[in-house]
Amino acid sequence: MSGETENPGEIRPGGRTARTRDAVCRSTLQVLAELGYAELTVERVAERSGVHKSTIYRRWGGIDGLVVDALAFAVDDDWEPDLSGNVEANLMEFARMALASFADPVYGPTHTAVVAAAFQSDRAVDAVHRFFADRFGRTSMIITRAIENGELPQNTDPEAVIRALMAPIYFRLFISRQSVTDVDLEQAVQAALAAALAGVFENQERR
Amino acid sequence: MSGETENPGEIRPGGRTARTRDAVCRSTLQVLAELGYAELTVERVAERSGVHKSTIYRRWGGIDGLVVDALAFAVDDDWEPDLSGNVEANLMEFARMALASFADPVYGPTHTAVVAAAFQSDRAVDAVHRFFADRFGRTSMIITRAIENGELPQNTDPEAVIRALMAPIYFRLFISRQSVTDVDLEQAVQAALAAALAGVFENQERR
DNA sequence: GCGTTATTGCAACAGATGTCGCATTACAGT
DNA sequence: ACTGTAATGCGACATCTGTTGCAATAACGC
Repeated sequence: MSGETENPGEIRPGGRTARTRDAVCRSTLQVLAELGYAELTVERVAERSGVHKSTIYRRWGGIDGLVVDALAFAVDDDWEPDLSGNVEANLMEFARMALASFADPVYGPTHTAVVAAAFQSDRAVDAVHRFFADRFGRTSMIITRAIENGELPQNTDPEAVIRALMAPIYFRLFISRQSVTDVDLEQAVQAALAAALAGVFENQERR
Repeated sequence: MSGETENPGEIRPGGRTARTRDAVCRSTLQVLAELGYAELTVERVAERSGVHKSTIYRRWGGIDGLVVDALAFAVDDDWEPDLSGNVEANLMEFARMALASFADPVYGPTHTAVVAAAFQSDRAVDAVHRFFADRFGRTSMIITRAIENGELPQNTDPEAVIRALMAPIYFRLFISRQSVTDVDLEQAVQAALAAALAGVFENQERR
């Protein structure tokens, strides 16, 4: 990490500040993993992290801020999709990975928490919005590659395909609260591909 | 309403009890419509309804109970889908109606609240689960009819098509927090139909 | 090193949230 | 009407949530 010199001269990102953020974010993730979003309170994070309650309120504002920052703290910025197979295989691989990430004891509850927080906090809404823009943006490479290979129609909108793929999975996980099996993943992949092949996701219908 | 005689002799569903439930549910819906889920507190509902705080806690348990009961209170049990057109038209009509219902000043916030409450309450999870089972069950008539008319493959799973149609809409509304336009609805309908026509939603693959 | 000051700790506080025992009300059966 | 009792009202209470003023600490520039 470098580039501490571009600060306006008022903020101090130095050692202590970084340490408290580290402790608070770790504790937040820990509580989410152990007890879940419903049991996440500022006081509990304060106790575990050793950082005082008022400090947390001042810097993070509340639960929503904690969740948002914890996600940013935990997320892997260097992720890129696997492009080693055909579209179908690549999408299926991605879908499996996404589902597995929700089963991860740390990342799963954290992601769930941000989605939950978005129902009550505009900051969380922004965070969710940015998260999906980033993730789906990266993943759309799978579709871009497929178009180049002639596997999908010329001006298919890549992100539309990804959204179509992931929407049913998120829907089952967070809205209708049904379990997601491997069969569901295959069905989602097949459905997204069938729609894409039928030209549903072509952006400019220049027929 | 009739059938008060089948009570086990301990519960009193008579006048007062019904009135308090009525008052509490109405106030809950009113607060949700005016201020939204984030501002929904037991005390506020108590004030507006004139029902005492402790009564609400005893009978409804808390916010989640209020939201669940308010949904049951507000929901239209006699709804049935319009079957006057072809599949595409009927699905589009349904999708438009569903989206419009979220814009409804009372029903929209209420539905949102139940989905939100499901992140923290098992009772809300049950309610959401039942709600979708009911709604999607009814709507699947559109698909059943289409299969009879030969518009869709023989053993297409009706509910799978409905889920495929609605998932992207719910995803945009509640997860990725993007606006939903009429174009999005059309795309969702087209995508679901394309997948169904391709045989993605056939239950027993007896190829 | 040394002073300035952002950051944090501390503690007291107001308000919201949820629980409980007891008094009061009103439904249901006679 | 009269009675037993479920349902509600009432208020006191413990707990949780979030805020604020002030003191202690440690980062940054010199």
